[in-house]
Amino acid sequence: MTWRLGAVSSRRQKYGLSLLSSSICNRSLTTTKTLATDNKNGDSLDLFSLTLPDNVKRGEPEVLSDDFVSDLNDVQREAVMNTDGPTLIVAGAGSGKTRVLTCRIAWILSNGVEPWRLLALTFTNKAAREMKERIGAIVGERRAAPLWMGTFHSVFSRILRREAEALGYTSSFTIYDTDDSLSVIRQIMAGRGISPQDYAPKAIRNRISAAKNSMVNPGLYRAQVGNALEERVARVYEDYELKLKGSNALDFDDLLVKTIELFELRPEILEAWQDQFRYVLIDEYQDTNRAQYTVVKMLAGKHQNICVVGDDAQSIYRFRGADIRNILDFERDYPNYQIYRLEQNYRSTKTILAAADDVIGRNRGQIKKSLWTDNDQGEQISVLTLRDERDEGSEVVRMIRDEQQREVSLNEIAVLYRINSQSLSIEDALRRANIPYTLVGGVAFYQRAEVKDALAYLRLLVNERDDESFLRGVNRPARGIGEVSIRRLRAAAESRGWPLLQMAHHADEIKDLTPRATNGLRNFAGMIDTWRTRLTDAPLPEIARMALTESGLIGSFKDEGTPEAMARWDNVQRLLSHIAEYVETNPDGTLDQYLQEISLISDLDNYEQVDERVTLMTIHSAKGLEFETVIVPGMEEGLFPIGQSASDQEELEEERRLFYVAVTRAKKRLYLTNCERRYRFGELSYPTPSRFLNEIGDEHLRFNSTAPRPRSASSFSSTSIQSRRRPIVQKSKEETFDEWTPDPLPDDDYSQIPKTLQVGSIVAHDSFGKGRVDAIVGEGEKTRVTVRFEGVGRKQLMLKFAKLRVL
DNA sequence: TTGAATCACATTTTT
DNA sequence: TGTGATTCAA
Repeated sequence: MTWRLGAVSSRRQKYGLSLLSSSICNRSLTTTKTLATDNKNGDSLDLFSLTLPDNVKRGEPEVLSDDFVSDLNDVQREAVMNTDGPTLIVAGAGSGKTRVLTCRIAWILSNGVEPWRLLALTFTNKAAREMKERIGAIVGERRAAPLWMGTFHSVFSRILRREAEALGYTSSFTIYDTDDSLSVIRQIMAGRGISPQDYAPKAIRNRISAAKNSMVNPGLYRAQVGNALEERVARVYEDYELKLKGSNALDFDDLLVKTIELFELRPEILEAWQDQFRYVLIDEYQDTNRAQYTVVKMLAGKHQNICVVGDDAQSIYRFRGADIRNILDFERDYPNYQIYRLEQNYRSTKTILAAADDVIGRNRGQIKKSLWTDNDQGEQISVLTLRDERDEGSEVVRMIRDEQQREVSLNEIAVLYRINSQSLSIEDALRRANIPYTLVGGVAFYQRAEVKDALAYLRLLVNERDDESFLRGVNRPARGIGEVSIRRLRAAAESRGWPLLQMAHHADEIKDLTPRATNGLRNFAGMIDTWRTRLTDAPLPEIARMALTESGLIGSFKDEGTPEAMARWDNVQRLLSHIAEYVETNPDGTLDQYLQEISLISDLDNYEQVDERVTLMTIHSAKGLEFETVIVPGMEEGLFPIGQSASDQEELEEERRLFYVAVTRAKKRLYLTNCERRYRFGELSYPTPSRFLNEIGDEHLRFNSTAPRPRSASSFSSTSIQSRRRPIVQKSKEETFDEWTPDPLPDDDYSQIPKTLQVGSIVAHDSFGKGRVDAIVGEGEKTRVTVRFEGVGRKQLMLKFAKLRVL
């Protein structure tokens, strides 16, 4: 099951055709991957017909040895072999967490438990795939294959597929991604006369998503409305739910929420699944949200064999609703739980670990644990200050060259940054230096506009109620059906309670529609119908090709002839070969299955650390990975910690955990760089070095740049903060889970920041009073500062005239 | 209805 | 910067 999946980045398009082809080879969005790992046996696995896996039926001997536990350390072995009852595994970075999870599952299997009785939830599809492979290596592939293993979203979409009718959906439901739901929200707002100027659609979507993640339905939300924004959100939320239901569509959050609803609504269905899953295991538990917590609690409710693995220090998805209480409440929910603490780090040098400990020690609340390692002391961490992004890129290249001198393989080197856009300058430098790299993230293949356009047709085929896809496809390429016609069509559809596609069939019954629009709509609907009838007899790839050709989509790219259009054409072709390969590997695969699976695939899932290439990705994506050498560019206030996060304790702590994750990805060497100036919002800014640099003990750092040491770093220096630091690596293992370290750093410790003006400075103005600096743009005489004044609001001021005093 | 042109805008991280 | 919304002419 090997796939080639590549995408042509829109970003590259500006370089024109000649560069296009060469950089395609250089830049690897094309990675070898296995899609739909669990598909091989997944959907043939029918829970209610009591089919036993093949090897059990045939009485195959179990090729199992107990050897796989002998290499484990004591705690690890305990955690592997005590398989029953609620279990919490607190696993520090690099402590062999995946190994423990893998062995534990293998151990359970070796005790004679059927593989399909295990449910293991991971954070990414990739993690699930890899774990399954590793388990397969121990217990045999046949035995590993029927394991229920995947992300929350993929596992529950499979469950919902089976149980869709109970909720009033069909099993061909469409999964809306964030773009789709945003577009639905925009339409609802337009219909309700809520101006997107006054209320940002994105903000409303985020509110709705947050509500869902904490299991607040529209009714509950309505009941707790407290201000004008929430009132609008409540209205949109209500419509949104109706709209999706009517479209036979679920958004990402629904995959969890509707599963919970299903289990509440139909206890007998819940019980069937509880019976099935005798063991439930969850990886990266610190990043689960309330809905995930709830559904897991339901599923494990009967057998209570629930095992969660996590590290509170690596919780980095608070913005997505991850709730640290899930770890903390574990004890309350399962009083007779067992806890194992994996504290020996096998990954990093003593220096790196100590630096990480310095950083995370600044955070207020954490579960007590102390990582230690037998590894070498290792080298100091390099800190470099560069002039600008271009220099930063060249410096990254130089570092990589150095590493190559030391015979470090390129796939053991990663550049980890805070935001995706930072990859641009790094990519430029690497391309100039001819260093091959893999970029993970950015706009995923399936999110690309042209791919989504193509998919819209296919989605309409399987789900004729999918209005969102209808709207997307109906006038692409242009068929003379403009905004006005669409509005009339929707009005008519609404009054009859029909889906748009059905209404389009009867376009002639709509008054005041132009003949051109009527024809366009009817032709479009007719086209979809024709393709649908072929669905039963023609092979999938053929139908797809037919749809994309007859719709004129492919032709429209060809006609245009621009490099951009060529790239789009290319991507659509890739999609087609992708579908062909899917059918090859899944002979029984249907179109709706295919569509549901791809909607849950991320770019990260395609990534494999094998080719001789440097890896470029966000720190978020890097969770769970490790590299010999890690380079973190952009260590600047405003970028890392990002934006305004420094002003909010909780957000700052999340940024700090994120930095902790970055540091602990490195096995041997860590490089941190910052720039004196950087383009932000198209304007030059002069950020100060990140406070995180100052939070690492000086003894672990080496400032080997030609430029002087960053100013704020030296002004921080050793004295008071240094003396407050916790011991670098604690070895006592006596602490209990409940202990929390006190806040090690009162806020006033940051009063030592130099009294120069910078983002975050508190300033006083003669007429506006006290305020906080939000941004500094421009240079020299033209420097402008944005200040948020207490009780006055945001003001843009010319620094030259403002006479600000830094407090 | 469409496409070009202009303008205002906001910029985190992702299943 | 670069995207998305709005406006305007054809």
